[in-house]
Amino acid sequence: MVNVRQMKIDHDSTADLSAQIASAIREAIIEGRLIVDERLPSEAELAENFEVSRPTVREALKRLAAQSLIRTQRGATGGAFVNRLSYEAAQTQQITTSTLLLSMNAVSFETACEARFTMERGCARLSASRRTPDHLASMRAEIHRQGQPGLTDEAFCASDVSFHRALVDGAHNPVISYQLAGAVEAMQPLMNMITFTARDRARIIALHETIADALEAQDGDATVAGLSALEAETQSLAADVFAAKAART
Amino acid sequence: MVNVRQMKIDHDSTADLSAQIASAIREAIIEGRLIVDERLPSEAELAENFEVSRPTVREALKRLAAQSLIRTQRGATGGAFVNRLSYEAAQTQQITTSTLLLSMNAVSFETACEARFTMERGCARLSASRRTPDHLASMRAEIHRQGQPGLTDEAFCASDVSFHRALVDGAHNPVISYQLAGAVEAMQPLMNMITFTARDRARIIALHETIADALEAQDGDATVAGLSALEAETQSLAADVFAAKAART
DNA sequence: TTCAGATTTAATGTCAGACAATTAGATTTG
DNA sequence: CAAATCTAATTGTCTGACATTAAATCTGAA
Repeated sequence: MVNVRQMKIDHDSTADLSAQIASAIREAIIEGRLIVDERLPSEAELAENFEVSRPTVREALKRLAAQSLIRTQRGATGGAFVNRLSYEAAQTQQITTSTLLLSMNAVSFETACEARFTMERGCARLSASRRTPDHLASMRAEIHRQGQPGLTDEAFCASDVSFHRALVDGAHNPVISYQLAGAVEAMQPLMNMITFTARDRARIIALHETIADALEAQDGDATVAGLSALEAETQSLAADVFAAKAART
Repeated sequence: MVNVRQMKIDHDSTADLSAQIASAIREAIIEGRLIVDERLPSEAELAENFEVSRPTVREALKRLAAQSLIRTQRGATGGAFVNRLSYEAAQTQQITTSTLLLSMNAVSFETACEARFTMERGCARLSASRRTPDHLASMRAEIHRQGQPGLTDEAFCASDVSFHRALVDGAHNPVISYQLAGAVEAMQPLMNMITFTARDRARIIALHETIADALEAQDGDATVAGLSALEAETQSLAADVFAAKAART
């Protein structure tokens, strides 16, 4: 077992020393040479081992902390510890990454929407067979909220996201929930660009009800069909909005 | 538009100053107040604006760099620039996160496998209708490789991953490819725990051929069926291996 | 003896100032 | 005019110091 104290870096490389150190420790964590909750040597020791100064070591550790790979504690028994990557932290990161990916790469609404519904349909059958009354209740509650007058477009979209997350969580597979969180949440900024008329909302709510009914009846095919209809509705709605915007300019 | 120069942090908070600064800039990027390729103020200016020292600013910038949110350049016209998050960088991060999530949280093979095949089935129909001869060729090539004698288990698994990625890429939706990369790649360490007998490999290769044939025929239903059969095969194989291991101890 | 409080100690967090390395652009020179 | 040189701006790194935190240890009185 290679100890972290035996890791070395290349001082002649043009790459940042802190980046090299971070990579070395990251690899050790990924490969399991450093296990969860294990304490890394102190910053001073790391500095000595890698033959760099403490600030350089600190920059490396901050890089790792930004990826939730380590956590630090102050005080006498403090230090840097290998972090157990929680589903929550992983989801947060995934959502951030997905959101940025979509916003920075001019991903079309069409492409993002297709991706989201494609993956959601994948877990629809699982969700249909496993959903609990709790999930159904969450979905019904969101549907109800969506029908309330005076709801802003943004709140409507947020509720839409909650609805879909409940559907995904119904599959009772945390890995699926984690993977789809990014796909579902990252759509929100794109959805927020759409103005929903009362009639648009009514149609969407009706489709949500169809989907909830299908899940309640544990009918996988109907759930998939409902999602497909919702995708078609969303796509045509977005197409209209973007066409109108293009015409105005 | 709020300039980065007007952002402030709370010096009395117990939280790390560098973490606060990183969050403030991160928010600005996510909300679009800082656009792609925009140059941040120099470290010295940031230090002055946030009323902290340069090392503290640097730690904050390294945190952002670790998330691929910024890149830095040295030299006269250098500095920190908002990074366009590429699909490639996003995928790399997603794979790292997914892999760690699975390995650190004792996610069962069953759960991870189910998640992967569930999402893969989701994009099977798209892939069936859109796959190009290139994708088919890649898949056939991997199938051929898998049949070669003397192949290590690890190489067999790696080829399996390539096969599935080709299938996913066939959907011609970069967002789907990005999302599924994590699910597919993160399975590899788990798959590597399995020893494949010649007979196991033959069965898997046969299923891969079934799937490739279905894609070639652009038959979505058959593709989904093939994936389901492969999932069942994989799950039973893993169950046997783990049962044998449990019995041995 | 036991427990509350003070002290010690070992860490991380932050700062100041300096120098090295790099790079674009301005200046000089052949 | 082009090549070489210089200059300035900026990040990368180092040194050494002090502040802050929190666990462990010591101390003294009930």
